[in-house]
Amino acid sequence: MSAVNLKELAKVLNLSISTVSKALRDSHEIGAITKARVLAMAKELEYTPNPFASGLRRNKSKTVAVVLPEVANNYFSLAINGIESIAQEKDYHVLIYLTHEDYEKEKGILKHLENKRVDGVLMSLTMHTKNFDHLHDFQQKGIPIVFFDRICHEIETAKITSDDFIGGMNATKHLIEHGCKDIAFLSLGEDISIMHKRKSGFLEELIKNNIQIKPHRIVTCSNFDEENYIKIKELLSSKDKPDAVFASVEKLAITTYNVCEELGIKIPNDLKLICFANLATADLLNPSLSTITQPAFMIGKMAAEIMFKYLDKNKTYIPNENIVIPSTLHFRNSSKKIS
Amino acid sequence: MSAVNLKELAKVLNLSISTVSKALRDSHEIGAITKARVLAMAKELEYTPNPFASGLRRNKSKTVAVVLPEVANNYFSLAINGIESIAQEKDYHVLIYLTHEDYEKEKGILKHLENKRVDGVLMSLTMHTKNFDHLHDFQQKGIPIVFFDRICHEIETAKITSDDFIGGMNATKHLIEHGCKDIAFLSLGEDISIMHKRKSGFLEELIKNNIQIKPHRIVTCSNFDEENYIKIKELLSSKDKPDAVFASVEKLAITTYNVCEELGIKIPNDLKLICFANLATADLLNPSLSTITQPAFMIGKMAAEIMFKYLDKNKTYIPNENIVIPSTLHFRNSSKKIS
DNA sequence: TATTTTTACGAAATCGTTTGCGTGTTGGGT
DNA sequence: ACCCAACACGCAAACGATTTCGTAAAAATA
Repeated sequence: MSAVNLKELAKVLNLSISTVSKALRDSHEIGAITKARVLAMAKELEYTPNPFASGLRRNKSKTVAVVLPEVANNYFSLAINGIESIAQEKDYHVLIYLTHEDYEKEKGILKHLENKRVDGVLMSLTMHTKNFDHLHDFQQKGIPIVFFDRICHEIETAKITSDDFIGGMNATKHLIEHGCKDIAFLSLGEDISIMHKRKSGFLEELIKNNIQIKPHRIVTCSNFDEENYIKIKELLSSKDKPDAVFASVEKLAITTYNVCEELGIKIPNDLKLICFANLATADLLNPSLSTITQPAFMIGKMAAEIMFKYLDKNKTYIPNENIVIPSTLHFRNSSKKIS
Repeated sequence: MSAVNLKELAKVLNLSISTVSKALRDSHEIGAITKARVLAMAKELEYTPNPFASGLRRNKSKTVAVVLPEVANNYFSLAINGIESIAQEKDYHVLIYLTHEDYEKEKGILKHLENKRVDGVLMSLTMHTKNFDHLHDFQQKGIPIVFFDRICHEIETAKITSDDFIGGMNATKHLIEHGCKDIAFLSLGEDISIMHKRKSGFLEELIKNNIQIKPHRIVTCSNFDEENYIKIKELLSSKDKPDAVFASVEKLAITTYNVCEELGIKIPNDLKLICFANLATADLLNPSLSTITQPAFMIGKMAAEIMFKYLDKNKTYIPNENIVIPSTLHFRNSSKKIS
């Protein structure tokens, strides 16, 4: 029923608590024979240290928090997967907190985590996070943060992203090569770092190809599908509609599909479509969706690896570092040249 | 830098530690004026109790673990979402552990959790879990478990599922009504409870319609996509191929799409397809996929609500209870009658 | 042999909170 | 004036593990 603790273990072994504790932590103060006895008995009685007691004493939790906007999203799911795989290997525990793109919730979650419940935080910001005081404050408490995907340049630490600028360029280049001359860019919010990069890549490539930049082709979407639907419908209903859409996140591509369905717009004949996405079903869509795919699992994994590298060294300060992992372009039918 | 603790708070207020502690916990032993003073100062100094200290003392963690096969799966993602929403509301923390359908890993994770790190466990079993000793042992330690989806009948506790039997019947009935006479069922493993239910529903409906049951139409798939691909290809390559496929989980439907693509089988003309799934893109697939959709978010939410209901009452024993939430049939093109 | 060093272990403080119990103070009842 | 509650608060012992320090005994050195 009740878990065996050091005291009982010590009594059974006829040793003191401190000796048993040291033996289990392989201290040099303890003789080899004693150590062996202790280890054997600990295994037999299935002793496991009480995490609260050692957490309290050592001020370590062997736990990290993952704070992100949502989980029902292929990118973040895969990232969690990557994080969890490393955590399990390193014997760390993973707490998960969802912000649902709510800035206030993000602040609240960090406040909750300030009391040393976790050794570190891996996070991806809300689309509305433009003030970073809560992040600064959090770092001041001595708990390291590592950012992935939705990073924050203003905070000094490690940041893992994919090559959003290059990805934005490549996607745009791809569309131009397939005959598009008037491309709309669907952005998500104004404030996310990766959005700036993707958009910059998009614009850069337009300039490189001497294509005029029309400001109204940049459509800023939100977290609400219905709103986005209306905006995209407006975009595509016009006489003067674009000949391609570059969606910056996968749900905007899905909404675009739905709008096209309603308006009777044929992809890729009437409109080409490309998107940053990690959809397992990109191949099977009608038509199949061209994507720039980020190595989400790897990004999560790297974020976790960096975090644990510093935690294992008892370093609470993680120096600034920008790690960029290449994304891959998957050319499918949604951006196919009309034959 | 360092978090303020009770001792400092007490010193500033010129009170004893115990008075401050009791005031914060709203004990009746403390006067109203003192309580107000303490609360105010606590807020000002941003005091938050050390979770390890109180965890150690009270033997509670305000934390639950979610143990499940994978996260990159729409059903489980949505379930996590539901669980997290309730947890955040109730001020609980959520640890996440992935088994990757590995039975040994499932055992190991539970062993790790036995030392009171969590107050309860919400779990969905591995597809290979047929021995339940580890679950029994875990319950013996006094930590409650609530199962969802991949439940375990052998353990007394609350279990939340959707109406898999009815869902299996409805899907089958739907296919039969659309002219199918030779339906193949793609199962996932042999041991999962929900698979039995879905398969039973399938068989029951066949019997009801006087359709002969052919054992080789039940194809048992695994966790490996390549293996499944081969099995399904074999199934559909035969001269004597079925006229419909009922996939029990969404990834098997995706594989079926891929096989059909390779073999040049047209859905729904040559083969009808229906599937238990929570795909956001079911509408957009080519052809759109008919699904039985489970209220995954709600299932996660209910599992969490039940767990917290008992935890809040300090009950470590959760009586047996089977909660079944209805699923919904979404009729789309993959099972359309050929006109 | 006397002295120092090393080895192997134990006693006790500590981490921050919670809580049972003791105690001084007040107010009401007779 | 006396007694007894009720009230408001402090003391100190937990919770279980870690760690500093102290000290026997054994080993090494002089």
